[in-house]
Parts: sequence; structure tokens; C-alpha cells
Amino acid sequence: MSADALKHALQVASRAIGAPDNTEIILERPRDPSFGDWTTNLAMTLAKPLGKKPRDLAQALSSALDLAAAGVAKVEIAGPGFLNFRLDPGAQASGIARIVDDAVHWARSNTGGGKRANIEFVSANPTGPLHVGHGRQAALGDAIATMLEWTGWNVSREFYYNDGGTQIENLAKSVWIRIAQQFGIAVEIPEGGYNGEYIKEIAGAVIAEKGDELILAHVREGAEAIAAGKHPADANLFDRLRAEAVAALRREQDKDMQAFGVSFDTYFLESSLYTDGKVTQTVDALVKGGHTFEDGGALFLRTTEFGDDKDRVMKKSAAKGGDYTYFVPDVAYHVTKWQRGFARAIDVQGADHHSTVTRVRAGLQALEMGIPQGYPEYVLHQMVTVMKDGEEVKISKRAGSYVTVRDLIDWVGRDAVRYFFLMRKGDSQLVFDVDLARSESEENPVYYIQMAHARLSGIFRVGEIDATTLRGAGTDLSPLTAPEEQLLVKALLDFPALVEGAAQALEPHRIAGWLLETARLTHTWYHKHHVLNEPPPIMNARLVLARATQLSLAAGLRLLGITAPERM
RNA sequence: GCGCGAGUAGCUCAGCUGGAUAGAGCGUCGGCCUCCGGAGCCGAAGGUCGUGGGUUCGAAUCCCGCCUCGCGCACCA
Repeated sequence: MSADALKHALQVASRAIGAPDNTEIILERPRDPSFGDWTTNLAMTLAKPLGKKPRDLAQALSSALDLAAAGVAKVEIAGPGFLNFRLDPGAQASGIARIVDDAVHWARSNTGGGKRANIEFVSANPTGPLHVGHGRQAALGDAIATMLEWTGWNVSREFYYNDGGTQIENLAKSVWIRIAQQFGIAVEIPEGGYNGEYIKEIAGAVIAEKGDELILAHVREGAEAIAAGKHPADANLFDRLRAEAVAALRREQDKDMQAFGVSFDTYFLESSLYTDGKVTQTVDALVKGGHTFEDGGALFLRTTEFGDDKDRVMKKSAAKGGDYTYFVPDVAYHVTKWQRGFARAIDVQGADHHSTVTRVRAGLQALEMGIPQGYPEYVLHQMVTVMKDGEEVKISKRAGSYVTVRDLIDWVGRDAVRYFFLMRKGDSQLVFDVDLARSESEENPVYYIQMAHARLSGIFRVGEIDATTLRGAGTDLSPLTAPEEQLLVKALLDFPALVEGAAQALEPHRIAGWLLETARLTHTWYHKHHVLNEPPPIMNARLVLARATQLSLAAGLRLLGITAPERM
């Protein structure tokens, strides 16, 4: 890109005026385009080491600069000592040729060098439908995964199923109670159980399919046992109900994710960590490594050695049941990620999980397996508040009343849901106003962006031009000199660096912001300048610009998992 | 009390790792439809960037104190 030539020319010029060899040249886009195409604060940063005034240095740099080599049409000194550069418009416009000629590689890079990255997201317990928080995770995780793919990582999307533990027991108990109730037995779901309508549906399905096999006496006995805080005598039936319930909810969750357009490469079951012996292996290794101690009959891990403010229990005392605490399988799980060859592991989770960060990393460090300190990386998103009918919908699994991902998709459409979740930074809290999203669905930002894409497609449709046959390299792009065209060209040329930055920061919302801005520039340009039926040199140049813009908008939308319609 | 996150326009939020006159969407007000899609375009109003210090040529951005709000601080998962 021409900016590289400019950077190099500045390097040469700065040495000529006596700057240290290691001086870093930083080029930026000025906030105000009237200042030029590129700006640098080089004169200001050199002021101190060289002991001269910034404006004098700017003057010296300007004189020493080889304009032709830098591709610069004009240099200005402004403010406290900024150097502003204006590139030759035609030369700048020629940069978009390669977008059209090599769209497949546009905004792609190989920063990751083909190394493997694991993105774990959603990871909902199979105890209920996916709620809005999972929706935010799905949108974030999928977009992050795609961004990493585009920047050269070999990505695997993973869903971790917490299919063991107390919550699943409570799920099975809840189903049991609902079945009993449908047989007319007067019992209530105990504390910690699940009250949602879907439990009734599962219970109903079990009765419909296998009602003949149910023995009423067993159902009654079990229901009363559950109500009394005990276990049903018919363990077989209990296991079967648990399996049925988990399977039913997994099916539902899969359907939700399918409706959202997200698919996973791997579904990892927590239970497999136990059956494969990974949990005991991990515990043994930690004990052998000398990072554990016993106290009060419980086994502790010295997580304080690795930055935690308190040592954590790994294995409860016999009096408390002797089970492992949740973070032990979590550590074992992340060991498998490392062993499966993932150079990076990224966990997308709600901010309420942040206490696990230190613990899991501490566990991995304590194993002394050469796992990097920052492994795994976490993208924690803040809570989502749902507003509906003017008031906040309380998210409560217990009451069973909460907004699901499916609800959102039904209300505002998949593309809009994706965009709304991604237009904000993950670590700011988010108010999802359902009424607003619904009422605005005709005028919301995602349609605005898609409209820009559809309009460009319309040019080719109306002009009966096969856009795929356009070539940038042989086309004279110097007619693209109008301010609206130059702004659009710059926005397109900035796209690869933006993707790179967004991927590095794991921040998809930057893509969303770029899309909105570029769509705005597109509409402005489209409104002011015609493409078809202009003199050939102008039409041909504008066709390339239209095509480059269309491809770039489509690329940005695709990164976020949003469709780019040809017409709306 | 400790840890993490947030506090920017009436509302919802950006601000690209310290730059010039702080932006967008929605909302409000006012213009533009014989021309590739008006699901659009153009313009206006609206800000002591929570607050008090500090760092420097320069701070919404970095450091410290304080104030609000959210989340987390179990031998729960």
C-alpha cells in the first residue's frame, strides 16, 4: 500500500535530520479528513530527544522528504507540529483494484501462521433453553472464530456440555415431579429444581412415548422421596429420565443454534473427563507436584502460589460428600485443549464466571506442563438486561420465565439479533430493548448496511453487468477524485488493518462500527454520483468502486455471520 | 471489605491502545422523490466525557483518591 512507501520515505528523512535509528514511524488517519490522507506526530515525538521545537523539526522533515518516492502530492505542517500528507487521488484510488481482482484473499492475513485455536462458547448446561446471555456468547464466539480464521488461525469451535453434577440431578428430579403431577400425585418441585414450561413438555413426551412402561407405584414413591430431599428407589428410571431430559434439551439447544446459524466442530462432554480418567490424572499430577495440602479432610490446591487470593478446595471432605469441586474438571478440560494441540484457547463466557479465570490458570500452571501463563484467554461479556413492555424481564431459571435466543430471533430476525449483540463492546453492559428492536426493525442499522449492499448489487442488475467479470488492474481508476469517492476508497483500504486489529483484540464490534460507517459513505456516494450511463472512463472506474465496496461490505457482514442480500 | 467491568448527547452506545473542533444510531426539528432501490440523502438543535488531583508539547484515553451502578467473592455449579 502507498502508506508503506510513505512510511519508508519518512524513515529516510528522519535519519537525515539526525533522529535515532530506532525511531518508530507512526502513521494515522486524521480524524478530520480535511487534514489530509495520513498524518504523523513524528516531529512531536522527536522534539525531546533532539532538543528542538516540534514545528522546526516538522519543517526539516518536510524538506528532507522525497515526495515522489512517498507518493505524496502535498505536505502540510499543522497545529503543534503535525505533518499532514495528501496522497495523489488517482494513485490512492488504484489501491482498490486488488479488492476486485482477488476478492477471496481480501482482508485475509496469515498472522496466525496456521496455528490451532480453540474457541469455546455458549457452553450452556443442558438444563433449559438458551437465553439472551447465550445469544450474546454465540454471536461473539462465532464472530471471533471467523475473525481468527481470516487472520490465519486454524480454528475449532467448541461447545462444552456440563452434563454431570447437581444441576443435572435437579433437572431429572424436576421431570420426575412433573410426570407424577400429570398422574395426579400432589407433589411440588423442590428447591433448586426447574419450573419452566419445557419441563412439563419433556414430562409429557416421556409419558406419551413410554407411559406404558411407567409403574405408578414407583413414580409415586420417587416423587415423595424427591419432595423429601431423597433419591428415588428406582435408580433405573431416574437414570433414564435424566438421559431423556438431557437429550431433549440438547436437541432444543442445537435447534436454537442452527436457527442462529452457528455450528460447532466439537461437543465436549464433561462426563467424559471422568470416564476417561482425566480428572483423576489431573488430581494425581497436582498432588505429585506438591501443590496441594489437606485440611479438615478436604484436599486444597495452593492457588495462592499463582496469584489467587485464597487456596481452593479440590476435593471436598468425606463429611461433605467427597466430590471434586467444579474447577477440577475445568482444569482437566483445559489440559485436554492443550494436549489436543491448541496453541490458543479462548473462552467466551459471562462476566459472572470471572472468578474461575484465576483458578483455572493457576491449576494449569501448577501442573508445570509448559502451558503459557495466559492460557486460556477469556472474553468475558457483561450481563444482558432484557426490556419488554417497558419493564425489565428478570432472568430466572427457577421461575422459568426468561427470554430465549429463539424469542429474539422470532421477534427481530437472526441478522438483527447478531448485529445488535455485536455492535457493542463485550465488556459493557447491554440493554436489549425488545420493543425498540421490534419497532425499529424497519430502520435498524443492520438493514441500513444490508441496503447499501443491495443497492450496489442493483447497479449491476439494472446495468445487466456480470460483476464477476470486472477487472481492477486494467481499469483507469484516476477518475475517482470526488470527495465522496476518496472517502469511500480510504474506508475500503483501511478494512484489512481493521480486521487485523479487531481479531487481535478479540473485538468484533469494531467490524460492526466499520460496516455502519462504510454503509453511510456508500449511501452518500450512491446518492450523489451515478454509475450507469456515464461516459465510459467514469462508468468503468465507478463500477470497480461499486464492486470493491460491495465485496467489502459482504466480507464484513460475513465476518459477523450476517447475510448480505442482493435485494431486499 | 476485596476483585473485575461500567459511568461520554434525551435514550442505546462508539471513540482504533495519548492527538487537532469528542462521534454514530434512535428520538426531536427543518428540507429533498421525472435520474442505477426514498428501507435513501442533506441540514439543525443537543456535551463541564461521574468527580478531584497527577504525568506531558497534548488526556475521554495513562496513574492515584473519591462517588454511583452491575457482576463475582462457598467443602454451589
